[in-house]
Amino acid sequence: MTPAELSASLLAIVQGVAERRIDASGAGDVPEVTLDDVVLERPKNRDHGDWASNVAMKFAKRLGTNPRELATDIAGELSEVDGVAGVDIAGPGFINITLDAAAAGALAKSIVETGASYGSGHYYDGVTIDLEFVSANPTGPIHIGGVRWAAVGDSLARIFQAVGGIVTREYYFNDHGSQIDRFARSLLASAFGEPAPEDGYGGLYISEIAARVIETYDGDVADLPRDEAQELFRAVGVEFMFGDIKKSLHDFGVDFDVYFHENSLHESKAVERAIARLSELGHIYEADGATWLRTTQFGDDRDRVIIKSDGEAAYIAGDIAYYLNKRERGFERNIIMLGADHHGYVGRLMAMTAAFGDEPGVNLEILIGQLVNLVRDGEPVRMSKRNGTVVSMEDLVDAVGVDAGRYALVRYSADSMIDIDLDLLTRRSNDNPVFYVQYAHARTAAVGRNAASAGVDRSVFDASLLTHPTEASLLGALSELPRVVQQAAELREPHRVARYVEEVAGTYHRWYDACRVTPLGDEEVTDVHRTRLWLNDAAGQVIRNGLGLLGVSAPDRM
RNA sequence: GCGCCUGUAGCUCAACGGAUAGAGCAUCUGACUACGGAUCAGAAGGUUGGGGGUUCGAGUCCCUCCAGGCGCACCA
Repeated sequence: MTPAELSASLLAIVQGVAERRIDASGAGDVPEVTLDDVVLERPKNRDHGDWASNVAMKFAKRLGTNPRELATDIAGELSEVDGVAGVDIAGPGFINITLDAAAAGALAKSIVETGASYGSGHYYDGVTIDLEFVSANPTGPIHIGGVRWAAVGDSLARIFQAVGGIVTREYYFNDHGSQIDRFARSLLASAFGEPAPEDGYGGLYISEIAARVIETYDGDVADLPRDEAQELFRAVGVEFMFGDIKKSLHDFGVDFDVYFHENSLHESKAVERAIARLSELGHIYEADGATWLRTTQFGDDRDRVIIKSDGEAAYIAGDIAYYLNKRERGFERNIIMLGADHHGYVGRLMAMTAAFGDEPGVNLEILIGQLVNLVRDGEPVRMSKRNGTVVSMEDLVDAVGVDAGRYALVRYSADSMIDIDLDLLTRRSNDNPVFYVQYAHARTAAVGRNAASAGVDRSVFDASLLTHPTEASLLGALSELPRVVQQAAELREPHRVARYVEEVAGTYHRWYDACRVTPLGDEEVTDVHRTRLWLNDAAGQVIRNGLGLLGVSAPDRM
């Protein structure tokens, strides 16, 4: 008896009860009851049974009765369903359902047999999704702020894939505007031993990259005219920066399918074409020597310049062309993850989407995440690329490793600011719950090894033997993975998976404490041991699958 | 001034509109001749920033006020 089967039974019963009540009273139409209305919840308090439904409270009014009376009708039929051990009505009209041990326990075998795909679903079956994240300018290493999007975005991509989405991870390189010029001039200055330009970048990485550029050049850079030298540093230096960024992302477990260069939009005339398209649609006008997009027509608080009066494209021109390019590549959903310091763009980008005749929020969706504060000794640390006081992705990984780093970043709602205290991290303290979860997984593996050497195998599975309270609660927790994954996908909230996996780990530890898989001393190996091994392996599978969605490893030993 | 996010236990944070608001850390008390103690059992800790409203039911939705963060360019 899976939760889905139980829901289906409940749905049929509620529909029947509703029809009979309407027939009897002869008044009104039978309300439509859907699967969404009979979603089962797992009660926080286990005394309330294995599953609970609030359906009676939802429909009592429409059926001209009160919740408890309606619940009584439903409960009567529900208790006849195979595998249901008991049905209670509680509080204002909750229907609490207890399954018999065999029906609840069957899940353990099912999880083991489903394996790595347990938890996946069909919410986005076949939907093409472009997920753009990080997209840090290639003028320096990815700093700690960008790392949050690397962790959250990659997890979200994995979650979308788990529910059937066809996901492209995309990184937008802003390699067109004046920041790149500043970067090139900074490299040049460093190479010639000059101080960093007033509006440029400093820091060790600049001189390192400058040195690498010089190495690649066949000759003496000092002999080049200054503009040619700057172009050399621009072209080659940016390539090195790209390479470094890709490598540190890869080392963090994040690999993009597409690295898109803003420059290509300008070189390929995509920008002109996008503007022409908007012009055909009647949303472009000229004023004060500039070209404008009438975004106010679509809810923006002011119109936006897309070609400046000096003839240069404004930044948003690239965004417009880029969006059109993604649509032409066939993505139904385009999601962009941005830091809170960019949330002011949401209005204009949504207006742009509408101007193309698309649906904001569907064809284009922008996820805003709050910023990461770097803290040292409780004091905020100000980072500046200019001064080179940047804490990078590598610094984080060096301090805590990929698993702990990713987990710490993905465990919190993106809506909340997080502080990262480097001193705390470098102390490698155990307050990161990732170790708790990983330890639980390692423990399932250890139990498996011990079982093998004790002669316990999975040759027998008798779910009715899983009668201990901790087994009911572990089974209940394990049953939730598919729901949690779908919810994480719907709400774009990977942190739900992290919290869930912590709950499973805790439930597993408590079960381990109470129930042995291998016999003690001279005891015989029984079917209880064999059946528990299934449950143990199911728990390991669930933790492994959950951590996998977060890009965190599930070690067999620690 | 306008907009977005946040405000929950001492600290860091959870909570599909559901039942007695939960975890971890920190504090206190217990459990190893028991599959790994990176564990488990228990105690203590709350006017969910304040005030209204919506409904069977509000930390969650609406209004308002307060506090903090971030943003309001022909910069990128």
